[in-house]
Amino acid sequence: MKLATWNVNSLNVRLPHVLDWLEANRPDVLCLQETKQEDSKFPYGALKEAGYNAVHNGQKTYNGVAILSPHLIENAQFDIPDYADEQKRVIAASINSVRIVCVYIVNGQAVDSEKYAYKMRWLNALNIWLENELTKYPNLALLGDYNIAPDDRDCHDPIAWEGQILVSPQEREAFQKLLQLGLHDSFRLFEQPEKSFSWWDYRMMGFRRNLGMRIDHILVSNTLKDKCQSCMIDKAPRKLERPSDHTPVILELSL
DNA sequence: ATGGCTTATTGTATAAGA
Repeated sequence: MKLATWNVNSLNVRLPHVLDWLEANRPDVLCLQETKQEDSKFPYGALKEAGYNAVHNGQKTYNGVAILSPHLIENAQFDIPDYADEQKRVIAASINSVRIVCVYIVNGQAVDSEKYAYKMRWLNALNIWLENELTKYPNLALLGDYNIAPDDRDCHDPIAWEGQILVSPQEREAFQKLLQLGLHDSFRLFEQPEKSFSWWDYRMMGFRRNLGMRIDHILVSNTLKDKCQSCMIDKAPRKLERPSDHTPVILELSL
């Protein structure tokens, strides 16, 4: 079973890339973030023609998450229950007896901003919810754009970035608290190239100079950990014309 | 010397992303 996540930075713009990528990679699950469209604009038809079912939790202009699969998508859940949030950042569903949780975690803008405070509150709500979800669904994978680089090696210049969003101690602590629920960073279960990143700034030739961050992750529960076969970042879509600033992460499971 | 992008909006500048 092949699971993947990709922040597409507008599905309206990136649909051709997504369709090409689905055809080339045929994942069993693709989680999307930043669809940036209302559900009425979501391309269910084009995806269906490509052999993919989809569930979408979207809104105009910002945020928006989706789960795509050629298999039956069951028991879809929208948003974090009991956490009031206008922003569409969560969708979850069961596919082939794996609970798929797709998240677009808050960016946070700057550590002294209200958006950062919202990010920390949001991460706390996610943690509380997932603790309960893991008891309900032991086979669980948490895929998405976390907007957290968990370790210095996940940042191209940890000294320049020290204390800033994506790498601040509080954010990294929140990431560790997710691991403490019994989740595992599938990417780090395997030998990886140095300076592996999943996002590069559009500016300053970030991609060409590999000035990136690893902020897109696939965490897996204890029961799925032993089933992990490989995890890799696919840089190919970042090289296309008009790319998303993020690129897909792919996990292969023996399921 | 460097090098300042991309998206959406009822827009022709601004906000947000990371």
